[in-house]
Parts: sequence; C-alpha cells; structure tokens
Amino acid sequence: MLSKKAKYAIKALLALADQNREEPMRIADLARAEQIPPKFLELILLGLKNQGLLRSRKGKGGGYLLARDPSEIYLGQIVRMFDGPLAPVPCASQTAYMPCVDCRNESVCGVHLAMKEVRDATARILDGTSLASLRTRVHQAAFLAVPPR
Amino acid sequence: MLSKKAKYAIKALLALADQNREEPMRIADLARAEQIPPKFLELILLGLKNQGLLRSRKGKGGGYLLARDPSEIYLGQIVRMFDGPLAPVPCASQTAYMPCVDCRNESVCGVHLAMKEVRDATARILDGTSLASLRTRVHQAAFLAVPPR
DNA sequence: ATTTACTCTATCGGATAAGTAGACTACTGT
DNA sequence: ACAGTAGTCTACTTATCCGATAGAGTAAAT
Repeated sequence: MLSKKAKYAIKALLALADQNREEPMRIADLARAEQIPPKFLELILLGLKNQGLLRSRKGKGGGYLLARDPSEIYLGQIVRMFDGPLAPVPCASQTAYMPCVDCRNESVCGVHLAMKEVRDATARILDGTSLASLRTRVHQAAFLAVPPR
Repeated sequence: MLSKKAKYAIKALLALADQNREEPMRIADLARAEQIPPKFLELILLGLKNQGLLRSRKGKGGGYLLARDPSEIYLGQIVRMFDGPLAPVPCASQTAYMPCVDCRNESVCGVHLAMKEVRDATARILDGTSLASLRTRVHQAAFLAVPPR
C-alpha cells in the first residue's frame, strides 16, 4: 500500500515538473492545486528537499522548485524514501536486504521466490519511470501535446 | 508490505501441499515445522478454512488438509484475503476499486497511471502462481525431483 | 467417558499513519 | 533597515492496525 506521503510527493513533484523551471511554487498554491493538506505537504516537501530532489527559496517570490531535471527523478526513489523498500518482504529486497529469522534456507522458500518476482517487477516499473516520462504520458492521455519548453 | 499472516498462510499451505492428500496435519506440527507461533497459526488456518481453501477434522488423527488441488489455489487469493487488494492505491484496484477523493480526473493522474502498472504486474505474478507450481519450483531449487504422488 | 484437536471471542501492547499546532528562521523588495 | 513573506523545525494527537496470546467452548474418535 502506497502511503499518502508518497502519493502526495509524486503529485507535487509532477506539478513542479509542469512548472517553468526557476519559477518557484509556494506550498500553499501547490496544496490547493493538488488537494493536499498544506501543513502535511510542508513536511513532505521538506523531506524531498533534504533528499536533494527539491530546492527552495525563502521570502517573497519564494517557494519550491525541482533540484534536477524531471528526466532524472525516478518514482522508485520517491516511493522508497517515504515507504521504504519496494519488496513485499525484507528477504526479497535489493536495497535493504534482511534475512528472515524463521527461514532456514532462503533459496528453498516459496515465499521468497514469489516475492522476489514481485519486487523485481515493481522495481522495473518504478525505477524505470521518471517524472518526465510520466508527465509525457499524462499529457498524452489528456489529448494534449506536451507544451514545448 | 506482506503481512505476517499472509506470509504464514502461504508457508502453511505450501507445507500442506507437500503432504499426502487426505492426511491431515495438526496445527502444532505445522507451527513447529514452519516456525510460526501456534496460536497465531490457529487463527490463520481458521480463516483459510472459512474461505474454503482448507478442510479440517477434529479429534484424534485430525488436523487440516487442503480443500482443493494445489494447482487450483493461487497466491493472489491468499494475499488478497489477508492483506486486501494488490494495488498500491485503491483507484488502481481491479477487485476493490475506489475512486480517490482528491483526484478530479483519474485518466490524467500520474499516480494512477504508474500504480495501475504496478498492480497489473503484481496480479500477473500472484494470480499466475499456484501452490502446485510454486512447490515444483521450490523442489527444483532444492535439486530434488518432485516426489511422485 | 475421556482424550484429542479444532473453534471462537476477547484482549493487549506497540507501532505507524495522517494530520495539526505553533514557534522560529531567513530571505527579499522597498 | 525593516516589514512581510515563506520556508524550517519540533512536538503532539488521534486513530487504526498488526502480531500475538489467553482461555473457554465444541465436536470427533476410541
């Protein structure tokens, strides 16, 4: 289950990817646009900044903006940041592997086998989807051409 | 994240699939074999029985046994039963669809798009893996031929 | 009748998710 | 220099759920 934090983070980042770069967006505006509780969004954006995905400017005309190009921000990183490893079970995780205590031999564990498959499929999707590519698909779905930069 | 319940359920069912059919297995033995807290396993097996996946016999020589052939029990059903829908987000669920309140137009939502992909990949794996096929793979991994029936 | 083993309800501690409050700090335009 | 704007940070609340345990009850077999 995706947490609200991760979900809101993706929505906010996607909105910022739609923004003209170097044009910051305020928390309050972002919150209104994406229907996110402002104080909650605050926390999320702060986290994204500390991860290096966002930059911020204080004072008048300030707000948040992407720290890198949308083509270099992947969903996998966002989801892992808020919800931890993608694998349904720690022994199937690539980034945060932990053996099961109740499992004598991992290579002969049905749960491990099946869940490794699930984690690999999930990682293939989320680590293969950038903000930029997702944005393109969204705009295509809306029958709009991607506005030129 | 897979719950312990679902994990234990899969392990227990897999153990029962290894058992000679019509030979019931007691909760206590199953618990010991799979390193599961007995009272907790009790609850799980009861649930599986109520779902029609297991049958039980009381009294001496009793215990639990599979209600159907291992080739007709799929991981998807087990996981859904204990952990709910496979989709990371309700609006991407096939079996328990729920629209997001904060989402004006689903077909233009990046989160929806990406998460639907994840749910489809997960479902393809879990609804495509039966107890029988998983058992076969486990035995192959153990360099053992599947013991004849 | 007694033993064996499943059935059912209740309970509990701890963890986590989602959201809120409020004080603080820093930047910027005039 | 100094408002006023907007992000930063810490703490807290509240509700829910997970994992696990306890114990009384019921049904079957010998």
